Amino acid sequence: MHRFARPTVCLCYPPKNSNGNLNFVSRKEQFLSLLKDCSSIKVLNQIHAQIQTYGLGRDGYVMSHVLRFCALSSPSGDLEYARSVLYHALDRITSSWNIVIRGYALNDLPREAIAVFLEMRSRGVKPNKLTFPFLLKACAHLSALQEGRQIQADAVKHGVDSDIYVQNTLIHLYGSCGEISDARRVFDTMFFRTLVSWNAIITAYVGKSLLDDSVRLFTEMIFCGYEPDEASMVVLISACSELGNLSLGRWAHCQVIEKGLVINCRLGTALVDMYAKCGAVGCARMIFDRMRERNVWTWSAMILGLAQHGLAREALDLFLEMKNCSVQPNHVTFLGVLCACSHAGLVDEGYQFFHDMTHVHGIKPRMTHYGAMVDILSRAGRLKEAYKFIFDMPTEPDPVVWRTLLSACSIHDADGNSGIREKVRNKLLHLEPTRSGNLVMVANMYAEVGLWEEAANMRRVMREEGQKKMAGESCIEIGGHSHRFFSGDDSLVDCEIIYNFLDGLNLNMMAINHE
DNA sequence: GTAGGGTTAG
Repeated sequence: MHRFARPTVCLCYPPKNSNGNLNFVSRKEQFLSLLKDCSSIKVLNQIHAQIQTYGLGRDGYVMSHVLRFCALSSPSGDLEYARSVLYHALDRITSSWNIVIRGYALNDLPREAIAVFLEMRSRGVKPNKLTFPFLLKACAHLSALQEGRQIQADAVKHGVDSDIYVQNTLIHLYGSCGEISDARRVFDTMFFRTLVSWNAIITAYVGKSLLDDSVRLFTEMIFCGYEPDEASMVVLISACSELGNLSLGRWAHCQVIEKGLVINCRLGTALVDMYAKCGAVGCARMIFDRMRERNVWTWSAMILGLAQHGLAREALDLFLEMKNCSVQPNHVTFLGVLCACSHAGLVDEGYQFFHDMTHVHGIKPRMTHYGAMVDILSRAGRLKEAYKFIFDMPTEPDPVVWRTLLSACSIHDADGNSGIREKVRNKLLHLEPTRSGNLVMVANMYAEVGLWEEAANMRRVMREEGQKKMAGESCIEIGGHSHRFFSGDDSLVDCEIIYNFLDGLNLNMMAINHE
């Protein structure tokens, strides 16, 4: 109540100058200080009404403070209110438009940010160098390449394209859209660069999976005398996790400690993800447990890491713990949860989680979630159910979903499922008639049941299409050295021992299966 | 004339 009372008192008894009139400047200052102390939209409404009464509703400076509160203070801000104030009260003050664009961009409403910019342009308000960074960020968020290019042209038109902030966000935009050559062009033409420029271009390379290049750029950055910060390390570490390069990842972790960088939420999450992806799930857990602040991404990375290592029980326990900590799961969390169900053969639980994801948490399933459900059903050998599940999907299934089921068809006994196998095979070949991986899988399936002519036919299609299946490739790190090897590779040292060991493993698994 | 910006997570 106290907060509500104070502005009213001030407004009723405004200071007066020697003539007994309200001093205009001091009234303005008074409103500014009220706005500074403003605590809620309700109070703001009162102040705003008073501002209008005193004829200051079109004062750019005062109104920019009103808008600042509406658009940028969370969680009590109100962007729609800000937009209506902007559209009705002000028309030509660039900074006010910038604030609202910024508010939308920061609150994950990129479409609205772009809409406000278009409105601004249609009213003939000139943008300045501060208009573009958040606007371009909004485009990056949407991967809106065309709009981004047009906005870049607008920045050029207004002579602000050489601004460092604009250029850095342009790199970010092109990186987010996967346009690495455009990102690089901006980076190369920069007269002056900052650490952020380097971070942005390296991120662009990592996003495009050009991992060796990204590590090279990182080295170049250090060579140029830049001190990597938290953001640089996050990018490098995520490159390591995609490369599966544990020793480089460890080196990066050491650098973080040596440089005394703060392991914030993002950096911690990157480390958890890297250790998990590089097979050191124990290290991932250690980092996770030591983190003081965790968000949904941190929990998700850990849950997915555990699930992918077959530690299904631990993954699901962690999911419960996360909910107990009142952290709202997102689509990645559920991917981890479904992955855990798939590894542990928990079909009913999988269904339940899928249901909860949609109906309790309001998360719209993505193709990867459908894929995970099909994987759960397929691994459990419930092929008919998997087929029905795909059939009932509201969107057109992608080839990955069909491939999951088709490979399950070849693993599980075909009894009673041959009809499904035919259908799935036809669907997949219809969607991707020339993909070598599909043709090989189908050819092998024919061969297994002795349909040699059909198998040969598939191989012929492959030849005619000029396709050669890329050999499966992987790498393993032993004693700090990375060893790359291929499927069926017989050039390895001790290759005979390795293959004998693998055969032994297969026999053991078959024996367990028949117990 | 006043105020205001960028990069980082499966």
